[in-house]
Amino acid sequence: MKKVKRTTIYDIAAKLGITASSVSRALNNSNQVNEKTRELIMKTADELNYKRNTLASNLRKGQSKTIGIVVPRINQNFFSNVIAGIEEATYQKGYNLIICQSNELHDKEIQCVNTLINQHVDCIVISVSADGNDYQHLQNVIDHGIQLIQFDRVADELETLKVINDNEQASFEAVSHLIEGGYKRIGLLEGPQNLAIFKQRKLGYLRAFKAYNVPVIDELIVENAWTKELGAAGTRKLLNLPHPPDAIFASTSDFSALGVLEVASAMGIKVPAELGVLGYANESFSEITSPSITTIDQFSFYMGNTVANLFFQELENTDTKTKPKIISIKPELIIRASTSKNK
Amino acid sequence: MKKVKRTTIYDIAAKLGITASSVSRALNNSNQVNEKTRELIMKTADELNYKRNTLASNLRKGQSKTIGIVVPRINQNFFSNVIAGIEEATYQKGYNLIICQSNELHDKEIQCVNTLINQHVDCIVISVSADGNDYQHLQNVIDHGIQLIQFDRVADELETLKVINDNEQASFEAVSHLIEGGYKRIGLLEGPQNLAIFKQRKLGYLRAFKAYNVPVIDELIVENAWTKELGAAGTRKLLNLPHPPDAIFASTSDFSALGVLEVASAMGIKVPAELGVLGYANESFSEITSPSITTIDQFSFYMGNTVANLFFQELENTDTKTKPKIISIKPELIIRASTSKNK
DNA sequence: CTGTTAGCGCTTTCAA
DNA sequence: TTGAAAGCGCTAACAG
Repeated sequence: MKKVKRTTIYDIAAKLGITASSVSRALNNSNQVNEKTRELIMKTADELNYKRNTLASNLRKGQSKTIGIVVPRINQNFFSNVIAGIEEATYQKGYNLIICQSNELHDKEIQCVNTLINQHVDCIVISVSADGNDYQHLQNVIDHGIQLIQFDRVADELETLKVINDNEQASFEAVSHLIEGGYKRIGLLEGPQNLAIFKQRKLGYLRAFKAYNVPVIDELIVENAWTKELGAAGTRKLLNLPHPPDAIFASTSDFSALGVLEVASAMGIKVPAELGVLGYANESFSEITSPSITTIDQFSFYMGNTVANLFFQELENTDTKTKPKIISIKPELIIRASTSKNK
Repeated sequence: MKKVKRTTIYDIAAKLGITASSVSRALNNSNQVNEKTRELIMKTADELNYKRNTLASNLRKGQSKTIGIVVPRINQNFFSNVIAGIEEATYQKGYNLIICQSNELHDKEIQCVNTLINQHVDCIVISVSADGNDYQHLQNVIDHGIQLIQFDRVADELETLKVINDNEQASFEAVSHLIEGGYKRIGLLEGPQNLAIFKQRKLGYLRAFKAYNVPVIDELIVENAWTKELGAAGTRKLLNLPHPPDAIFASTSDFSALGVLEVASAMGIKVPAELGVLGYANESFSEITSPSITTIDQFSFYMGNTVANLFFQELENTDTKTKPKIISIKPELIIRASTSKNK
């Protein structure tokens, strides 16, 4: 690939015998420029196949019209939907997205954040990785005057804009649904408790028991069961108990619920008659398993939209006194076959 | 968010009573700098929380260490996997990704490409949208001296680097599998024929018939059935024929195969006994439907990796004479329950 | 309405 | 090994 000399505003200016400032003004739709010269400039720019050098422009203006996104995994339904939601709302305002993935590794997350700071992004949107709980790098973002927005998996201790799901309430409603459906011994597959979202889901689980005056059975709670494989292992453990559960809430994801389904099927246990199964995230597959999985929709695309709008709102908001906003999106329980004991 | 004055190399230089050039040299690991001054500079940089301004650096160097990606949809399994594959390979070399989605709209695709040119990206990786077949904007990329790599959905007429799947062969093997499995009347759900990938899949379908000396039945070919809904509609039409097919190859995607499954189930037609079903893309759900769907894996993550490596290879390759490389990845037929007539 | 001028932060040649 | 100086392409304050 050989180096190509690109057309600059100087080339256009030279060709028309005017100065670069006029060209710049015309190109930026300033009204400080004669209508005829503008037309001429536009025409010439087009002829010379001029493309603005955003790098130079941004350097000069001290902003980048770029938003950096850091997620654990790009190719995970929830995250790619959030990103798509952000993209939709920001693109039309002329913003670009730089996307990084942390692979759930704290060190890579730090690297990503630093790269984004270097890039002078206007805003960093992040869902923190499961690994590690030191947030110096995020404090750093703030110190550099970059807007920081956390979503879904947030570091509570950091005072920033946040867009979260009401995990606790969703979880409460899910477990209530199980109890009302006649399930008595409800097991929980929980996620890493250093992530607030999983802690909240557990709290919702516990609150439901209290609300219905049902005692919590500790041995039915399985730690760290947040993949399909770990979910399956946890289920195997639960179902081999002297008093096995009659329902399992896979609070981490539908993948882990899938693990439950597979183990149950292998052990000849009927879902939902003998075992209720409830997942989380409304993955596309959850409606086509057999039986279909009752789950919780997180409105991921909408979440991305919300993040973007929050950013634009704060951009206009000059009042720095106000406390950083926290927007909570209420997830929705989607009832399907896997929890319909009495049908 | 108030403006924060960031530390620059001048701040570091001033504090140490040296010039910015030395600081720059130290920060760039030049060996033209005294070991002691380097250490001092590094230490001070750290103290002042210095972060390089990549914008300025790139402007000066005339490159951006950034790769632009344009895909129809970010939140589609295949594409997000390819992106993840690209990310993995480029991140460790210090490249950033700017990701745009065209939403299958030709106009938005043009906009995306122009934005990326403006950003002075070093390379544009694109899978073209289904809509439109004018490729002036891609020619433009080349004219601006930016490396262009097409993948999966490529514009054949453009001589660029390409990473594609051997769709024709995969399709051929898939249909051969159906024929050998005892299916006689095999229907085809085809995609928009202006996209080469769908044309190739149809060719493979036709070639299989020829290879086995089976006549092609035109009425079993349904145009433009590339979503779940369109796939379902096409299936309804096929199954209501006087001589309905005994197998359907949903060559566009597993989503459309899902549509087939649902219609068959609604009509009480047994899969695979009465109807064989074959999808495309090996979406995560395809192994958990009932019956599980026989499909074709495209190695999307690996495809992303390949794209990235191709870019780096060309970066080193100064020889511009050679024809642009086309790398073809052979997809793999994954045989599952939906085509096992005799079991 | 247009031109002049300075400078965003960095790299790189040339000279010392 | 270090410094001086120029300039990447663009914008914006100021002057005319």
